[in-house]
Amino acid sequence: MPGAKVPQAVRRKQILGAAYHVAAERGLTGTLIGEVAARAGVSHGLVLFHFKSKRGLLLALLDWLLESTTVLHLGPDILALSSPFDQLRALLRQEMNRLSSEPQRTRLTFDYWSASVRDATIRSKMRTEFARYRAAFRPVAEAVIAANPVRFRGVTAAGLAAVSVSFIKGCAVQSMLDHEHFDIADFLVAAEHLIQEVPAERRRRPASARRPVLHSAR
Amino acid sequence: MPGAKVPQAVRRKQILGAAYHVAAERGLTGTLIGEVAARAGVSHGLVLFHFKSKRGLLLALLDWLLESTTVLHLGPDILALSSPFDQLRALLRQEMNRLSSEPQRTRLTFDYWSASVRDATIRSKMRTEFARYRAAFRPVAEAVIAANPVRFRGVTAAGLAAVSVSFIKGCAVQSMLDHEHFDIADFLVAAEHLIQEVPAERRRRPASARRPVLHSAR
DNA sequence: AAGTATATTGACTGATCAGTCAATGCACAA
DNA sequence: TTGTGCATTGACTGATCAGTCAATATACTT
Repeated sequence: MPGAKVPQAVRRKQILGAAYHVAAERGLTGTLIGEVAARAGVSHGLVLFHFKSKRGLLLALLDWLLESTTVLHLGPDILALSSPFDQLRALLRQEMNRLSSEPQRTRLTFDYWSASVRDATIRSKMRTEFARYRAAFRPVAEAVIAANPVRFRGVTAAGLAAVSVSFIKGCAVQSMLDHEHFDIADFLVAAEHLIQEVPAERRRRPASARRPVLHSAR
Repeated sequence: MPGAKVPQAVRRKQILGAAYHVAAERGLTGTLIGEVAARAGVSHGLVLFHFKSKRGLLLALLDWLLESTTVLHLGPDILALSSPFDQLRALLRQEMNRLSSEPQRTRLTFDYWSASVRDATIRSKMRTEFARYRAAFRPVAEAVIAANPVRFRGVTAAGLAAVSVSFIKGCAVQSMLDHEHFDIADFLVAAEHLIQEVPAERRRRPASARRPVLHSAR
């Protein structure tokens, strides 16, 4: 005895919402249509009716996941920062916060990464996503390079943007594996110091305070 | 009609070798015992006899994979480099070469990453591996910090080692997704410039040559 | 030669699932 | 009211696989 009808778009979202949770828990290949259906409160058959196949469901889920990711936004607060170095740091910080506040999404993302290896369609979608990601970093990267042409001679904006992305993704991997001990704050500090402008002391402080004795001169 | 007997250790290696290829092609969950057996030229049952279960096989494969990974080695050539900055750069270069020369291994690694999300045993093994990885970077990181305490004030060796690892893993992800267009050389140049010592010009060149006019003063 | 332990096989089982389909109910139009 | 189109169901199917097991060949011991 079929239940009440519901507009297509609504049903699809309802099912995708269920699929999101199931997939985050069980992994992509562990996602069973029956489980998604149960979680969404509909029948097995209806899921197939709306998404045609399991693969169709997982592709739609990926689209949904990417669309619902507020792509790296340079809010007015960040743009207000004068130094591009500060901007870049603020971006890193922002992204890492998102990382730890949405663990489920991060987990699912790993699954799609490894699915990318063998599935060309998924790979293409992920590739686009990464390109968007790098593109968002690019203007800041350009500003950083322009602000210090001597230090960054030979460095391309694309390269620097890619490195910025790798900070985030690399941090994600490590913190996922070692949630207990991996110290994101330490990571962030190290990353920030790598990007930072020429040491402030050299310009601001008087010569007498330049070299505090922390280590032997080596 | 059972075939000739072969020493346990040999059979296991033979089967693991087959499993390696199958898993790299099909993914962990797509790895069928039957296919591994066929590739190894033995029966389905024998694989189970030696590894007890599919999970047992995949765990053994992971061990084998990790053991056979020459962990980040600071060869004499690298240690000979005077500057720790140069050493770090050399390490990055070396690791990225390995990355592109062993694509199958890299692919398999992604699978184990995402498996880590849900399987505690796999996660533990991967965690250890990453710890080893960071540990290998650590002495160099310490030297880098010690060589420039002003610039790296507040930065821990652990943090810097983690960032180094994230360079490599982040690069791996991006180059896997976009093998065609992702420019590893650009990435490497950008990464190297981030780690490099304070711009050489400031010390070596005469004052008159300090600020080549490439851009307006900001 | 006889005996023992074990590596190896292939047939079998039982469970699991993705996908199909006829039947059925709902909404809306004529 | 009747009809049409479509969403929804649940039972069914067919294929796929991991894991079991009895039978058997092999190597090694005595």
